[in-house]
Amino acid sequence: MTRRTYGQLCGLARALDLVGERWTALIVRDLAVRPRRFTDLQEGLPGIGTGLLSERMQHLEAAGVVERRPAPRPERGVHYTLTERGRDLADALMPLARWGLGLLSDGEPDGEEAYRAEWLVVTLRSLFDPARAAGVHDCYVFDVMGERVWATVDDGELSTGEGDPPRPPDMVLATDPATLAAIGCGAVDPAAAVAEGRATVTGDPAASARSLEVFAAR
Amino acid sequence: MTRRTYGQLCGLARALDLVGERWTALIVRDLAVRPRRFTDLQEGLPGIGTGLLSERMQHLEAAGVVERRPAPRPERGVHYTLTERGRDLADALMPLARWGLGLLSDGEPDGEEAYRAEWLVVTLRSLFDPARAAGVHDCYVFDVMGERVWATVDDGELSTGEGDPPRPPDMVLATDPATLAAIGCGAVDPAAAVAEGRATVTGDPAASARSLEVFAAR
DNA sequence: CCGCATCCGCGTTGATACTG
DNA sequence: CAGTATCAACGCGGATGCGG
Repeated sequence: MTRRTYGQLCGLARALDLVGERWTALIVRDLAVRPRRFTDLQEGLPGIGTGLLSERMQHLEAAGVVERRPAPRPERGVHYTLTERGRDLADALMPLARWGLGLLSDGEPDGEEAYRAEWLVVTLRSLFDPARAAGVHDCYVFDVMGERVWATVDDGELSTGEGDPPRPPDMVLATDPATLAAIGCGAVDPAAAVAEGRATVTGDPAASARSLEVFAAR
Repeated sequence: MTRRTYGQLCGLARALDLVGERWTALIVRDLAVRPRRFTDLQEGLPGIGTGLLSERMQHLEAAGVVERRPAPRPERGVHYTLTERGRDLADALMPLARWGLGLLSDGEPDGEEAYRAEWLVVTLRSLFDPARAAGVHDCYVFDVMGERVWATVDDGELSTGEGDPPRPPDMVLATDPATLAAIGCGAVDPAAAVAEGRATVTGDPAASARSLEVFAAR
């Protein structure tokens, strides 16, 4: 009955009271990419039970992190979206996401991990350094086995999305999930991946060099 | 037997595979303040069972986040310390700690929450903005019902600790936990708290003004 | 179908007792 | 002090069912 909390007057403990339970932070991650309906979330979170997802969404809504809205015109049902507080939370999770990239190269548990190109949106946001993007105006496209994600950088402002980029790309990087993860966490240099035939880079070489600066794995 | 993971090739999911379980992030928080022995951790985490704490420490050690060391000279036993990777993790948790401050004013669950002055060290780190600290050279002391925490700011560099400050303080703020939490999350202005008799501020008024800039609740 | 509530078996957790 | 052993209680995963 009584929801379990740490009961400590500390920002981190209080944050974890809300997002520390299983699945909750990943729900916020998925909603940070775009609004989704219940079944979209369920599909992106394999293993979560419907009852648990329902309960998590109620807590997040009660905490003012997500909002339920009727889905736009042609569709039916409900869309869950992040509130401003929810977007702040998603931003606060980015450093943790970036830290976790360093663990990805530690060795994949048992070969088969799920992959979705949309997670790349989160990765790009977590790697983006506005200070290094001053004066940069580029559009990058990442093609992961046919699924495409784009990022535009305009002077410290980052926009990301899935599918067709809003303007012609200055660089297109095509590769597989594992190689992209290795590049993202700094374990593999893109040039080396290209040399090994595990990736292809097209477009302006200067732009691809800038992309490494702007999304620095450090 | 098989440790439960999300099985997703995503930095956030991988990070949560390690620190997403109950207590783990709070263990890292406590070790970020100073090295501790097993029973220190247990005392600061009321409710955790010894078996669970033991298992968590083994996982953190296996992941290269903490190190076991024999305790220094006069003492016996073991000290747990953060490795460099562990300190990076602690840094990555600071934005989440800061976000959680905003929840503290939402209403305390049921009156009685635990409080420890050392958590203030974490709060100060999470609020610190190096960019706003350029040119600032101050020493602040926070007195929470007799327990004292200090912070020195020197041109973008923050040091924190418990007990006596390394140099004479430029400002001393004395108050109770609840009021300090309210100030930290920006819900209460320090001047207002002083006017209400819930806090006292001594020292250089200019320094106390700077402290609000440097530890901006934004 | 979509959103959700309910139920059940099992893994995880909390608390205590015990050991080197 | 630093854990291991044990067991009850709770949270989670999966299946089923029900109204819109």
